[in-house]
Amino acid sequence: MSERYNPLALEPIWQKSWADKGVFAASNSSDKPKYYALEMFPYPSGNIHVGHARNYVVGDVLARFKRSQGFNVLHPLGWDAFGMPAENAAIKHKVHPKEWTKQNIEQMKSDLKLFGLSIDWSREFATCEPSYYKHQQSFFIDMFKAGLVYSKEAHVNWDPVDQTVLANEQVVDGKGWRSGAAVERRTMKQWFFNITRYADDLLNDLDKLTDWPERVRTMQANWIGRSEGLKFTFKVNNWADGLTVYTTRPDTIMGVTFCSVAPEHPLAAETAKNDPQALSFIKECQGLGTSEEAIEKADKKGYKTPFTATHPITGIEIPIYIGNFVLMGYGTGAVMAVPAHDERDYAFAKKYDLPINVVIKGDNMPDDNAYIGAGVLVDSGEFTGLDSKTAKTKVIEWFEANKTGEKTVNYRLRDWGISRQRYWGTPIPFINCTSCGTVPVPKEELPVELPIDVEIIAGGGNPLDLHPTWKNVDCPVCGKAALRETDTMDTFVDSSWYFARYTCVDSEKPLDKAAVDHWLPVDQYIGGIEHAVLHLLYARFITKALKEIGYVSVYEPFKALLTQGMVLSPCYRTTGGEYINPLDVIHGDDGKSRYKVTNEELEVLANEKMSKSKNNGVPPRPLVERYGCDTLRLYTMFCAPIERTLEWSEAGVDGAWRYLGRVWSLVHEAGFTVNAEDIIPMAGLSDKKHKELKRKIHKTARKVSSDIEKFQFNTMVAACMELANALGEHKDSTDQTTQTLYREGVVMLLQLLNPVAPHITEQLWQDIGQKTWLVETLWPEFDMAATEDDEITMVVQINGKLREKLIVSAGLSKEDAEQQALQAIEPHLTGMTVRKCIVIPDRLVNIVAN
RNA sequence: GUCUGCGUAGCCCAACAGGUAGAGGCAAAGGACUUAAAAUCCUUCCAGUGUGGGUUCGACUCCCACCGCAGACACCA
Repeated sequence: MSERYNPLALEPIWQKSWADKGVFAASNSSDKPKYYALEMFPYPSGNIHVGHARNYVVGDVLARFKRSQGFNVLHPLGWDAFGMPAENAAIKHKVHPKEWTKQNIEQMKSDLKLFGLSIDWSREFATCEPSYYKHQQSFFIDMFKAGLVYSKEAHVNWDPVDQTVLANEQVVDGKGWRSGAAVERRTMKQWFFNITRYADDLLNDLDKLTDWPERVRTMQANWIGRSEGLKFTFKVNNWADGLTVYTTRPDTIMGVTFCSVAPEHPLAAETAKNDPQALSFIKECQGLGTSEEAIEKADKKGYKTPFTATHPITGIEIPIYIGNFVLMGYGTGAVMAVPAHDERDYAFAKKYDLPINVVIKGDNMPDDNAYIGAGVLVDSGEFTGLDSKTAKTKVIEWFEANKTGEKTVNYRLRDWGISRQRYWGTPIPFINCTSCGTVPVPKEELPVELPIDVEIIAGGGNPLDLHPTWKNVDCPVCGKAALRETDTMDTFVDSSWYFARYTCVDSEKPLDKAAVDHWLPVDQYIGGIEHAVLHLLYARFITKALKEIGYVSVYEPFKALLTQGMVLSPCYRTTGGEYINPLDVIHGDDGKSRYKVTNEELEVLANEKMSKSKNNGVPPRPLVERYGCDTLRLYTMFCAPIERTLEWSEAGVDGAWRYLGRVWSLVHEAGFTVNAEDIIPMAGLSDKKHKELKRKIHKTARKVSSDIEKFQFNTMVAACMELANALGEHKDSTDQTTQTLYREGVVMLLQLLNPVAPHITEQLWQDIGQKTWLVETLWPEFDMAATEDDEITMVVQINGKLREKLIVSAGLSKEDAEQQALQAIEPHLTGMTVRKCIVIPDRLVNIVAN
């Protein structure tokens, strides 16, 4: 190898060598302990930027580290390849989604391969392949048979841009999570996963996920939104069904002065039948997007219905309103209103001049608002005098005794609607027959394959439905003409079990039990916080469902979760408003930034998440072609703690490059070969300098090992930098012992740095004459004896202020330390009385005196 | 509005379990090498930890209040 560090020459060679030897292939039958490292499923969007890369580099560092620790590591990668963008591209560029997806996968794969990732590519698949979705259809039918899948007419969130239904989780601020269009409310037939059946499991099992970030668990718990309360039914005049409400505050029952129902509630519809004004009020509520509501959130509006409800305890007649703030999707879509103890009801009562009856007395009662805290009941008949907590129980008991209500557990979580009226997704394997109803496709006929000859027209509706022949089929039960289901599955279904399929990509069945049981759960899952609810909740649910129908044995898919921070980059804009990519910007000495092409001065905007719209995504390829991927990997790991955002800086990349250059010269300027037995134990060293160097080596090994385990990659790299700096001082030493230690240090450094910078360390490993490959070499043990100091700097403080530093031998007794400190510090103590001495062994002595 | 995380040198970041505020990097300045530049190497500079209290012998670290930034949730009855 040449004298100069030339990553461009050596990186491809090693990548090919590793691939040819198959060193990253995971074995399903190995005596070694297993370790499953996985980064979140990538959507193949084509070109990647360094922000995407952070995710895969972290995973790769862990995978390589664990491999070197002797684990049988599974580290696969594949493609979440169904979804809307392919159809949008079909409309825009007249290219078939299949073709577009294939090209994107190729592009992205080649970009990712630049990073030298230790991926087992033999397990690669894309979800758009029939050989994948066939199995999904298969267990979908199993889930149907187990009652975990059903279809029904339902209120749905309709995205008018993507022309499809969205799940509740996929509506953000009243807008589609991908299109950003305000969703509309529609009623249509929908396929659902019965996720609420597992609501309690999904909630309770969060406690067992101790290696997940606390905030992700909190977000999921909030999303599931379990609450306990009372459900009961008001008698309503001229309405036989009565009005069923749910409340978490049964203790406020005697303060109810009216009721509110959602605009979609049947009682509202009944009101609107003969009342055009009511109808227009309901229309107004539905037209209002949630986001607009957020702006006018203070504006509670209502419409008084002709119905009245009878208070179940007092018998008093109270009015029923249609309220724009009542949600049909939560509870029963109707609420008992207690203005004195609920802020919304209070605002509403003020506006419509309704009575406000205080029934709870607490501390700090507000003058002009509801008191929502707990307290003691007043004016509450037989419940007067009870505290809120007792009253809740007593009131529920009252209703249960009178058979008019019951204690109820309610969830915010709704069943997961998975029907999508789109082409590029997994076909739902069912057939609608006029005489037999909805019947599953026989398993031997799977997969129900997508037709290739479809027309995809902007806003043109469901391409599968519009296909001339695809949906025509004979009913598998009665043989008469029937129609295929033309909805496809939400692509979140595809990504809810892919991690299990990686364990057995060739299996004829959806999953091979032995393989899945061997590998699951994923030991370390790595991805962005943006999936805290959506993907992670769905995947947890599908895992529980797969367990129920016998495909897996685990109840949770991901043992540990690491959420890495976003990568930010400055945005540059021309006066014309065009965004310029950071790679095309030249930074002048005058501190100004100019566009490389036109030399135009650019406006520099704040750091933002790398995105297409801001054109601030830094593509890795030009950087890899300049620095090599090890430099990029090193920088990415070093620049910031992994959970925090990383501000991309090309100057920082330069620093990483320089460091690797120094590591290179540690080997090539010293010019040596290694003798493995050439290690002097600590006990064999007497010279202070030698001991220090030995100590540095083993302290670094200790720190790097523990830092990786704790995901502190930035400090781990810093420790390697320190070691390299320390070794650098001895590069030209002629002292025999120093040279031996130097060699030990270099060997250690290469091993420690290997997970982060695998190519350069592998090459240098060869260059120093090792017979093995570093990628197949076990992680180094550190010598505990060599990490212990024999001398330490003891600090002497007076009243907490630093006065003196003493070099003393380690392990001094408290008495000796105190004595030495007092002696050394005597001049400072003239005229003072020593009150107390605090001794922290091997650290400091603090003398309290006055 | 609620919850979470973060505020340390010009910048990115360290600091074990409360015990010397500085490990590492970037930038800057000076120097070496060079015909020169780049690259490389050496040296140097810089803060008292967002603000105000409290606990303690001792607080970046723990507690309380506030300010700022980021993210999540936001009429869930």
